[in-house]
Amino acid sequence: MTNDQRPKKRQGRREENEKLILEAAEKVFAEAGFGGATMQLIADMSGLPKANLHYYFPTKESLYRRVVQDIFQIWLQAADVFDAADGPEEGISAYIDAKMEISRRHPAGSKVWASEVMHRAPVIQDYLETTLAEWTQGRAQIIERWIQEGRMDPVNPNHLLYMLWATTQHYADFSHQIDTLNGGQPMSDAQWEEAKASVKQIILRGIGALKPTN
Amino acid sequence: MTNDQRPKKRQGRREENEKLILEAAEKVFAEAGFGGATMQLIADMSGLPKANLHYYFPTKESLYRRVVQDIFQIWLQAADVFDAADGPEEGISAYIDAKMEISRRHPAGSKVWASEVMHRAPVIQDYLETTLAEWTQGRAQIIERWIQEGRMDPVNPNHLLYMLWATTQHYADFSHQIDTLNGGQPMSDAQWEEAKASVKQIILRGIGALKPTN
DNA sequence: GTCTATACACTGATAGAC
DNA sequence: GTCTATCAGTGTATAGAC
Repeated sequence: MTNDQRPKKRQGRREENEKLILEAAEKVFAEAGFGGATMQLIADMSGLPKANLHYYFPTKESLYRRVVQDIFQIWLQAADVFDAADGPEEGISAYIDAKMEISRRHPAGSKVWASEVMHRAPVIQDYLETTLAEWTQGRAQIIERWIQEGRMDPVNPNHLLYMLWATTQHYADFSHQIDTLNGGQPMSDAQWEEAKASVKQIILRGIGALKPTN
Repeated sequence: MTNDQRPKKRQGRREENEKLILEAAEKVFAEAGFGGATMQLIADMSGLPKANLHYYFPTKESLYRRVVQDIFQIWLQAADVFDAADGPEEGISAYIDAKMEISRRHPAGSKVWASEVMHRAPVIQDYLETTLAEWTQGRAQIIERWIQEGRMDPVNPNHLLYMLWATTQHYADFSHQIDTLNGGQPMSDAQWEEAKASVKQIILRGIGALKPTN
């Protein structure tokens, strides 16, 4: 019962501080961009002295790299629902739901990713060329199989994937514009559901994958 | 025939230099973001001394503001084809073509716009609230009329517009990612045509505005 | 109108006490 | 491991010669 706090958190301190820093960094990088973000602002938002940031992450770029990598992992995991599906209606519908949910829950992360790609991917170019390229090719094959099985209309798989990415990520990357056009209010739960339904309806009908229930 | 060059260009010098600066600024702001862009780099790319930039544009922000405003004008003019159309198939098809052509010809401008909106529109918030809001409302009314006339399926007009913006601008904003997935090569003329066709096919069928020719 | 030289502020990163 | 004080470098902006 003395001031022995060594066994209290084991090594949890490092993880805890890193998490605080990463959460603050994601927001600051998203709102100001890499060049506009300052280590001082990230330090203030995370409640730690600026020097501590450099203790956990040697350079600003290393911190940024870690933020982008974490986002990419979340983004890739959303693809699981795609593979597990039985057909295009189920698979693409679930993929849209998953990506829309990410846009809703991680809008800052999506913006950092968009900014990184717009600036010609200076720190994750290798991921684009390897992991993303392989993922895209694999998913394109699934789509082509669905087409050959007559379960959806013939469309270029890559352009369909681009449309899925563009449409779902738009709700995160351009959330400020959407909110402004929504009377300055963030989208409500009902509006998010309507957005999901609209996207799914147009795309699934657009590729002929929707059963003629309606 | 002496060194009298006063009447040679009248006041064209100012316009010419401003154009040089604006073209360079658009590229630099697009590739580095506002915070990452430097007046020195813009000066080097435009071939003018840095001090001259401050002569034509007092501050970095005033130059940036001008770039964003110019982009917004180009972006708005693409809407003319929408209004002049007879119905959804013609109107939306022409709008997609126009916006895809802008993504192809002005990729830097589209990126600057995206970056500005992602950073919560610090310099063009008033445009979003006035001009863009009015434009969106007007176009939504046209879409609703088409729906009531039975010329397309009932869809939420706003979400349809978001999909049109997201899909077409994606080819500019994420061009680096698309090029990487295209084997590191920019899209060819034929690939651009295929992209346009894919987008039009999926969206027009998705809203039930495509005549059953195929 | 144009350009060189420079003032002034800020940022990333680190040294060194605790 | 933590934090204060500080350095070196860079950026915007301007003064003033031409």
